[in-house]
Amino acid sequence: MSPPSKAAKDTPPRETPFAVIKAACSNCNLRELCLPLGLSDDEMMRLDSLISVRKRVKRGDSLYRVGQAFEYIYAIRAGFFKTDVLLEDGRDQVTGFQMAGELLGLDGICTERHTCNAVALEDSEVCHIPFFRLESLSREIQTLQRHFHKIMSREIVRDHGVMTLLGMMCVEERIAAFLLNLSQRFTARGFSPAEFNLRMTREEIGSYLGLKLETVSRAFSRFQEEGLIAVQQRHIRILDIPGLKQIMAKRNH
Amino acid sequence: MSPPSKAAKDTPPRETPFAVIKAACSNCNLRELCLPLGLSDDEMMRLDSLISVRKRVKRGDSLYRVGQAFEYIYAIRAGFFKTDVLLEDGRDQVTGFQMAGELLGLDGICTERHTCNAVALEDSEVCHIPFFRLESLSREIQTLQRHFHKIMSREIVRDHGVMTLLGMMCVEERIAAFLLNLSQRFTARGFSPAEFNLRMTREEIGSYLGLKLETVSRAFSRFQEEGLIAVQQRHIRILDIPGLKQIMAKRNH
DNA sequence: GTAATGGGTTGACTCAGGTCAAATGACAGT
DNA sequence: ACTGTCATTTGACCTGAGTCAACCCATTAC
Repeated sequence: MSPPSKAAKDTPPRETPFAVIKAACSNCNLRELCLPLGLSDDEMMRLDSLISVRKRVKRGDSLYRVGQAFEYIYAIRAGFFKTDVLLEDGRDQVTGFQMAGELLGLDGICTERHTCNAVALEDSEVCHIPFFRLESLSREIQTLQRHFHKIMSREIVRDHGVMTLLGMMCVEERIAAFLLNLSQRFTARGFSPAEFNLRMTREEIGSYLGLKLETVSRAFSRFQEEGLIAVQQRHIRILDIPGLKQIMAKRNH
Repeated sequence: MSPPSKAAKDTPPRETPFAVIKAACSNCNLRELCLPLGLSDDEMMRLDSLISVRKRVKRGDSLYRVGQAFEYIYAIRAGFFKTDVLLEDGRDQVTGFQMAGELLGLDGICTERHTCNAVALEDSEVCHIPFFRLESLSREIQTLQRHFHKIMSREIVRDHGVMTLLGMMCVEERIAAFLLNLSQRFTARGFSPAEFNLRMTREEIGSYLGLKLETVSRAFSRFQEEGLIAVQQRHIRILDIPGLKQIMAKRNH
């Protein structure tokens, strides 16, 4: 189908290609970001044993859809996703962008059906973690339980951040916050804080930030004029991180 | 201090006053909404034994504040709260309104510090649940573990709903969604779906919905003119629930 | 009673971001 | 290279919600 390491073609490859080696938490270079954080070797092997399925998801394909029965939590091993919810009338809201080391599917726990769609924005690879077996295991491994709770809580806190952004920030602040957030997450994964490729369209960024695509485009252009960033299509170079931070700090009114 | 049952004065009192009877999950009329859902009598007693502290929080007082060390999850036994986050510049975003049977404090798990403020909007009473002991117990009681995970997941899903609201709904839709949500939650607690008192100011509603207080006020007035609701200060009567639902259904553009 | 205070309402005006439209650029398929 | 498609940019204009200001209404303090 698709060439194994195609997904990583436009991201600075600091690690060896993942597709050739046997996938397992214990030799996964994301283990410090992902679910197994803090586990002993033995515990990690027990977690490993849960993860029977690792699957590629091609760009544009859904990992899961609204209404689908909930069974797995998914750990992104490589790639990039968005989650969105659709209103009956066709409008849709992107609720998040997820990258390697992050979990998908937590929304499905409460009703045992997924409540949003998860779509790959580039060819990706995910570990399928059977949720009910994860619960069992986390009854036995305290560290795992604690970390899982932290991940869920972190998601809640992240969501509060998005509410803040949507509820009271102006265009410039939203875009600055968005870029800084991406920068920081890329950094945590060993990539450059200042230079990366956006995986999503202007429209998807707009949907996430509560803006129209034209507004996003204009904000990028303005930031470029002001020397804060250099944009060319999806390639972004952040030239002035403090400058972006300042946009959020100064109360404009 | 404050008279025991003052908090419930403007809510239809379908149950006996709570303050006189010994507070415990097993005789709490909220147990079907709250954490102990689905537990056996024995299990419920074990949960009970964790909850050493039940405290009143007076209207306007904080249950916890940003930065405070995280120790407890709080179950609201009676009353009404808001949670909000403040930006350095003084702006603040209300991230939620919580009522009896709901949990507060989940935001604190990830960093072991609270990341928002929880403020009582009326005299309230909360059960303090030591989180780390709750984790221990939920390693022993599968039902409890499962239900706790569902509650956290539900919070994530709720947050996605708010994002949708903030990201792509117009004023009328936001207000209609807000009223319908309150109505539905009051109903679940045995109160009238159509008539209730708002516990929060127009400004707090506005902050939650990403609107200015004047905009909220105008929307209420418009709904009243259209015969959808009757508002008098904080007293709301919903006259046309299907009408409100339709506002959200019809795509206005 | 009167005054003070803090919500809440309403009107007139403004402007940030949306809408509509046209042009350009990137890229895949042939 | 040629074509079609889809993403992006940019300009001109419009409008929904914000701003500012005045006033009203309840409640509490005196």
